[in-house]
Amino acid sequence: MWESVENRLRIAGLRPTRQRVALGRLLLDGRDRHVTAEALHVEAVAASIPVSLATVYNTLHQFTEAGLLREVAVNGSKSYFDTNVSNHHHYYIENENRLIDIGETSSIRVEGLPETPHGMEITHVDVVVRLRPAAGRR
Amino acid sequence: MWESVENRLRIAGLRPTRQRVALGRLLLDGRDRHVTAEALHVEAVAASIPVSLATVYNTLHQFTEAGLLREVAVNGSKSYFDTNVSNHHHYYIENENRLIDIGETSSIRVEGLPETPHGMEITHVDVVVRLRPAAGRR
DNA sequence: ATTTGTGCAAATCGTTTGCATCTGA
DNA sequence: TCAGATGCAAACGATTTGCACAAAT
Repeated sequence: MWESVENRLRIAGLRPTRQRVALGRLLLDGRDRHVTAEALHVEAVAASIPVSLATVYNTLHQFTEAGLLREVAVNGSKSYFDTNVSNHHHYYIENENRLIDIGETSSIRVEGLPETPHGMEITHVDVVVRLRPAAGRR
Repeated sequence: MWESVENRLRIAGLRPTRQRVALGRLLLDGRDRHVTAEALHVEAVAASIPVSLATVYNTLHQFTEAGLLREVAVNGSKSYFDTNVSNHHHYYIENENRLIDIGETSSIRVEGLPETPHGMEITHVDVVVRLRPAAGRR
């Protein structure tokens, strides 16, 4: 049923090198995750995958271009990469800089989109629901 | 009908200094704009308002905290400040890094939001419709 | 053998900060 | 007067890049 990581990379036009395969095994196992380059690098090194931060960045972008990941922008500083490539939206926990999927199963949807402007097409509609601890606690 | 920029700053608890007033005049004239710190700095200098980039950053953040501006995160790198503080959403033109308001008049709305998690409250729901030139052109 | 990927360190980009100097109330 | 604001340059964090070396086809 499932292609090996090697084959998925090949199909995506990426040579299955050691580090790509290793990172792919961490990311493309079907779990829904949101990683930063930094965090993935730490994780890889901890898993005895010798890889440089620069290569992690390269790999994340290559995977994203290949449609294996999706990049999510929530705050001006760091970038998050989402292993869930299907249509879904996010909660963003402001005080802890954390991103959570709003499952596809949720009935969330955007209604009443106006006409798309002149010669443009929609690549994606991002919905981010920003959350903070309720009331008292701040 | 309209408060002067000076008074709006005073009301917001900000001392109406030269540069705040000058930047306020550029930003708070009722036009809907999306500026980056860099762009605003260039604009200010061009308008013979001697102000440093650091002060532009400070001012943008102070205005944002005071509710005079809203910060919009669309891509991992730079921050945009929106002079339209009311409830509305955005188009983001990917290939030219440009942000456009989807007017409040549009019937856009988000339906079927799931229960907000445990002890959290929504600060804001951001909708970004990402656009690129249609079909052929790329 | 040739092409493509990788690691490292240096470079870049946007943004923030420390601190001496100014300025508005 | 003097708390608060500003300017500058240096510091910073995240990301990118240049180039010599290594690995995949």
